[in-house]
Formats: sequence, C-alpha cells, structure tokens
Amino acid sequence: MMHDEVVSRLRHVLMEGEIPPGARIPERELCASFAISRTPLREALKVLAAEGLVVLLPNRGSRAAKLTQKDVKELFEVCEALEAAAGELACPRISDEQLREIAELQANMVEHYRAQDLLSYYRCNRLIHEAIVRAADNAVLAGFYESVAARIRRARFITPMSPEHWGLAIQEHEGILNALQRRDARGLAHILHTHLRRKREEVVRAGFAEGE
Amino acid sequence: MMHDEVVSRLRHVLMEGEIPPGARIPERELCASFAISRTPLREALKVLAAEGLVVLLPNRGSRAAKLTQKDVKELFEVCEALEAAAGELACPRISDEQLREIAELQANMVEHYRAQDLLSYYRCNRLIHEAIVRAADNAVLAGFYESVAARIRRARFITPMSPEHWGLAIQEHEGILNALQRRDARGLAHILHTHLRRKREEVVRAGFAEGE
DNA sequence: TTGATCATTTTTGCATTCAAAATAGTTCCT
DNA sequence: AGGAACTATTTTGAATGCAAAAATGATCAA
Repeated sequence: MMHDEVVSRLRHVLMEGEIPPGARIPERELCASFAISRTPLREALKVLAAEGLVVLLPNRGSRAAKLTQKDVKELFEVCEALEAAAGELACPRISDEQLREIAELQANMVEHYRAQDLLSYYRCNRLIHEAIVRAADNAVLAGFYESVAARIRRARFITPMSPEHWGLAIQEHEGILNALQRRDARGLAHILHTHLRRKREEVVRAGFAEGE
Repeated sequence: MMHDEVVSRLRHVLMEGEIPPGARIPERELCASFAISRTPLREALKVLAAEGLVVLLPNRGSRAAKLTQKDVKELFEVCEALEAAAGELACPRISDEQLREIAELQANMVEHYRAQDLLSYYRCNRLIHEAIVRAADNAVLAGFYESVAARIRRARFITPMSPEHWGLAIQEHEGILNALQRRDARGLAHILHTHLRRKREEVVRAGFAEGE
C-alpha cells in the first residue's frame, strides 16, 4: 500500500518540476522528506525509470529524465496514435451520459476561449481528451495514454498559442464532438489525428525556437 | 547493471511460462535460483508489475498476471493501433537496407508457408512486424509495442490457423510489403489494421472456445 | 467427523547495515 | 602554480535483520 503511495508522490514531485528535468535525484533528501528508508524509494525510482520519467545511471544515481526534441516528437507521435485509436474505439462504446459530459466540457471550453482564459481552456481541453480515452474502455490504452500525456505535460509546453490556431483548435473540437455524437469512428480518428498533428507541429516549432 | 539483468531474467521466466499465469511468485526460491538477495528481486517485481506482467497483492505477495478475455482484447486493440502507427511512420523513414531485410523475411515466410511449418512461419511473421516497428524509428512506440507484444505472446495463442486464414494472412503480408515499397503510409496503416483485426478475431474466437 | 479457534511458522515490507564504487579533497612533485 | 596521485568522504547497490501480517496446522468442542 505504501509502495504506490511513494511512486505517486515521487511522480508528483517530478511532474511539478520540483526536481527539474536533468537534475540529480537526491535519494537521502527525498527519504527524509517522505520519512521513509531508501529501500521503498529506490523501488519507486526503478518503477518510474520503467515509465520513462527517471533515468538510472549505474553507480551514479538517478536523474529526472530530460526530454530531447526527439523525445517530444516521439511522444507526440504515439499520443496521436493512441488518441485516434481511443476515439475510434469510443464511438461504438460511449454512453449517452459520457457524451453529455463531453458536450458540457466542450461548452465550458468555448466559454474559456471566449474569455481568452488559456489556463482554464487547457484544463477543459485535457479533460475532454481524457474523457474520450475513458470512453474507449480499454485499460491498457488508458495506461499508455496516461504515461505519454504525463511525460508531455512535464515538458511544460504552455505555448502561448496563436489566435488563429486557437480558433482552429476550437473548430476541430466541434468536429470531434460531432463525430462522437454521430458515432463516426473513422471520421473521429481522422479529426483527432489532424488535431494532434497540428498541436505537435506547433510545439515542435516552439521547441526549436527555444533551442532544445 | 545487475538490476536490468534481474528484470530480464525474471521477465524471461514469466514469458516462458515457468511460472504459469495466476501462479504465486516464490520470492525465496527465485532469490536462490538467481543467487541474489530479496532486495533486487523485489525491485524487479515492481518494475514488471508496472509493465503488467506481475500483479502485486499488498501483504500477499506477487503473482504472475493472468490474462482475462478482456485483457487480450484490450492488448490486441492497442497492438493494432501501435502497429498501424508504426507502419505509417515507417513509410517515409525506412531505409532501402531495412526494406530489403523485410523483403527477405517475407520470402522466407512464404517458404515456411509452402512447407506448412507453422512455428517457423510465426517466427518470420514476428520478425517482420518487429522490423516495421524498428523502421518507425520511435523508441517510445517500440517500447510500448514490445510490452504489448510480450504480454500477448505470453498468452500462448498458437492458434492452429485455418488454411484459408493462413492464405489470407500471406496475401495481406504481400500487401504490407508492397505498401512499404511504395511508401504508401495510409495504405499500409489500413492493411495492418485489417490484418491485425483478423488475427484478433481469430484469437478471441479460439479464446471463447476454450472458455477462459 | 466436522468446524472453529488459537498457536506456530512462513512470508512480506521496510529499515538497517555493509561493501564497492564514485566524488571530493589533500598532498606532493615538477 | 599547475597537475598528477593518493586518501578520505560520500553515495550507491545489494545483503541482512526485524516487526507485522498472512498462511499453516494443531487442538478442542460439538
């Protein structure tokens, strides 16, 4: 029971950037702050290393994983595939209740767009994508998606988003909701693909801009 | 360095079915057989639990994960998405050398089909799919694929394969190679989808037959 | 004989300890 | 002074130890 606790606390520390990417992970300090011994912490480190959040250097400790440009590209490519698949699977499986929930999130998101509230917009956007993945009713897919999304998020790409792109994203989301309501699996997969590809290109551009 | 060693040895033990799905994992015995203490073994168990090969029951030890019918379905759905994505990404990236390698594997596979050597056929088939994933040049994708493929393989679905399906699979593989050579990303993704969906349906049918 | 309760043994989870490796610091030589 | 070599300290990786929990089995009552 404690093991999962340690893993999620450590994941949280890494996700919140308390230990920045590339930085050494101070075993002893974390043990003290979590009030545990090194054994469970080291187990958690190995698990997070398998997840890709931590890199283990033999005899030289562990560091918070650093995302290279290529890593980000790879994560986006996989994210794209997973979300498209989720959408396709969700279409025949989604319940009216879930559909209603997404429609509501969508409405909220548009509100935040109107108010130009980027942070709330992002939160809604994320909830919608997560809801679609949930509707796919596939635990393996959901697990992979969570892992990929977490790693992408950790890169903290809160790209300012150009007005045109933001508008386009909103339009695409209308299309997503529409396809879901029409249970158009193929159409939804296609929209999600282009939607995410656009986001990826935007992020990659921003990434290049800031160097690495 | 020892850590990875233990993880892969343990994975091997599980994959080869030396510990059958659902069985308890005898910590002390494995420690003795690997000639290590419990600490590194337990770390490995946690890593494999994160991979889905092991389930940890708090205060009740660990067991080899047992695949339910739903698990198999989920794994196949994700496998389908990953391979289709791999094919799509591989098209623009694959080298002539890699293409040649796959063509050769394909020729071998057809030979094994002619000789009705199912085991060799499966081996070639697997190598081809792995080669496509490798050609996609995406480490995240490759890692997920490996994990999913391993779990599917462990279920040991060496379904006898009806002659018609076998013939169809061979045809589809011709199509796969063709699309790769023409660098037809969309076409390849489509063929891979149907190819794997067919296999899934076959396996699921066999699974239902034997109850689970 | 069956079933329930309690003691014994085993197993699990974490803390601690120990040896080896890496890092830092110091001395010595040029 | 600058740099190589050696020693001391810290840190890592794995073994062992210990308390708590579960599994086993033994005893006893119905």
